[in-house]
Amino acid sequence: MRGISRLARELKLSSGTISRALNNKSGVNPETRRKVLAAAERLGYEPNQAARTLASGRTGSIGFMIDLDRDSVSNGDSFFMGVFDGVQTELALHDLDLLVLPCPSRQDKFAYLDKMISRQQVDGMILSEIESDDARIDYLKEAGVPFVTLGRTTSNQHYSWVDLDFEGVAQVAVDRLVSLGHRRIAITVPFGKVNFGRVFKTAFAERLAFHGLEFDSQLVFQTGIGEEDGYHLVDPMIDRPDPPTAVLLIFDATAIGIYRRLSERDLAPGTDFSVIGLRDEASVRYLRPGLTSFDVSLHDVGRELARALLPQVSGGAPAMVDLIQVKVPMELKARQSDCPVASRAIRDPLLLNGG
Amino acid sequence: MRGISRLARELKLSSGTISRALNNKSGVNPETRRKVLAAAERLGYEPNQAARTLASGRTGSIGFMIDLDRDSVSNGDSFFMGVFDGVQTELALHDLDLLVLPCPSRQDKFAYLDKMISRQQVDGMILSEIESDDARIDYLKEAGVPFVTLGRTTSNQHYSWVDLDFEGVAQVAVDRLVSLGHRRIAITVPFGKVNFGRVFKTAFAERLAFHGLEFDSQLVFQTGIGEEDGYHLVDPMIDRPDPPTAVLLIFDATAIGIYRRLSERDLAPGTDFSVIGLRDEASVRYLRPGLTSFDVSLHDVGRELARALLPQVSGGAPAMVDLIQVKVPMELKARQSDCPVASRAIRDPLLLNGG
DNA sequence: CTGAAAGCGCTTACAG
DNA sequence: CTGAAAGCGCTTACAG
Repeated sequence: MRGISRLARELKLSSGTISRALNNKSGVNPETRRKVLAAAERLGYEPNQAARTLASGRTGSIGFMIDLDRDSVSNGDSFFMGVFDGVQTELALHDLDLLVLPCPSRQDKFAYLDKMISRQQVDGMILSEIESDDARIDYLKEAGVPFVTLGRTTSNQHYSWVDLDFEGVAQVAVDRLVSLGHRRIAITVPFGKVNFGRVFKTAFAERLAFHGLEFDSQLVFQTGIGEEDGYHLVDPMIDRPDPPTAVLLIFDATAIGIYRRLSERDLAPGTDFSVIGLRDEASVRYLRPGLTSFDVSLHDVGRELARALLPQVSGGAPAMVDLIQVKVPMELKARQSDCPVASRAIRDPLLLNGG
Repeated sequence: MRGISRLARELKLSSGTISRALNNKSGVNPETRRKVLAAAERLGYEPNQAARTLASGRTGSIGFMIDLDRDSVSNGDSFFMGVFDGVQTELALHDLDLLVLPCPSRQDKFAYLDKMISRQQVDGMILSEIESDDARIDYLKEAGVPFVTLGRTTSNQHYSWVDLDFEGVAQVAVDRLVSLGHRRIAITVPFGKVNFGRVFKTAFAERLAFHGLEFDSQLVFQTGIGEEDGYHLVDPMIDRPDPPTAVLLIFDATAIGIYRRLSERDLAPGTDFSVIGLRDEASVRYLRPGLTSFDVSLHDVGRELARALLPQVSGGAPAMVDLIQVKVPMELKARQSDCPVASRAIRDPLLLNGG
């Protein structure tokens, strides 16, 4: 005799009453509830999750799908760790657990998701590494499964998502560079199918237009996430007939390689060439000159994800719930890697000291 | 009518036969099995995991617990991603799924584990970030839950674990430095409760003894994982009355700060001071001079974890299964950050060029 | 080789 | 407020 029936025998109550007491249902004598909770505590009772799920149709878990494929991995562990923690903070308030579902690199993402959903392993899903046209979104909508995405597609607007505020970043960064006299600004975007590069590029182009500047697709450079990728960006940029005077990075770690190649070319970042990063990563926090970049609370990103999902999970049918689309703001961290546009002849010594 | 009973009606078979066919049990007419599988495919049948678990007592899932507490997070980079992928590769062969269980930073690790186990969410557990005396291990042994750890405790020997081959690293690194003339070698170990620093230190001390060198506890330095931690290591090391001439790192990213502080002190890594890393991280791969370090296949680490766990899960009682304790070998990647011990007066120009 | 039936441990209308 | 009972969708001895 185990589980609820053990408690029932012990307390001379029916298992129904035990269940109602344990689950905080209304219509239970307070004294009875107290006794049940005390006995559960004393006997170390924990409900069997499988039985609960089978009976109620709810798993009590939210899935967070990540992609282990290195080619599409654009964020290291620490990015997701911060987000997970934020998600948990919010889910815990609703007695929901987070299960991270890592899609193996060799497996098709769609098939993996399909399996998890069909088996009914979770009550809702958080998707990451969203592609420009991501079939998973239509699938989940079709299946009526509550979900929210970390990132947005280009096409589909009718779903809830949370994303970094690329528009805000583009605005602040472009405004800043333009006010420093820059007119030709390069931008880097990721390889692969993930969509945020396109989002960033679009926002960037729009802000250029705001300033009456032309968007030059020649100044868009694809890059990987590593230092060496940054290293190889420099020559194609500065050897152009009409080179840019500044660059916006999509991956901060590329700054290390950019700095190195610039110095090999006898150019100094923050003096001869301006560099602005997108997301303050620990790995470049001690670069000199300090990289002007943007800071975001990963914990907040996680919380927003959970908040966008919860109404779908606990409320009515997903279709009845308002769409929630959130851009998590990013805060400029001005350092010394950007400067007034200047020919190499005119260096302002003040800027070298991080003015 | 859904699930198996739908198939049963469709095929005019009992649900028992459907179940046996689907699960590849013996004693099913091959023709019947073929029909069942075809119908399942056609109707898009996927078994309800909760019902399966409740009936069979098996979840078909393995949990991998990670700690989101930033203080004990000791692997930046994409350490876990690589490991997860390796685990999945092996689990997939046995029709097992991997669920990553992230313990929120504010929650007690033990309580979190207890909850997951009590609810019977997984058939087996992989634990990471093992502490010197980790209560979770005794708990899982007691509970009879199959498990394996990524890392080892100091105390308890009677469980299966997989770890990096710190002994091998210490041996190769010490041998190398000693042959280059070094006699005073520093070592860095992590802050916090995780145990691998102690493992590394012990192996290091033993290899020194092998060479008849004394282990000087003054040359053991605690460090965090970041560049700035490395930066702050340098002064306390080189300002000693009897300073070391080389250091073994526990976190490669600290090398960036070490390089920077050395150069501020007018010392060159790989010339005036030798540095050897532990695990080749992407973030320092383009440091100059190149960091001599060790390479490990994270995929192999994951596979070994799964292999150590599987006999417990599918075989008999955990107690009946042989212990598996694996050190995953690490391969030296010799670069230019270590060199013959030399006073600053005697620099060999060849070494500067990475000889 | 197949079917009928019990049972896994819960939840939840339905009576009382 | 509590109990008796059905049922969630499977698996698995047990008969035949």
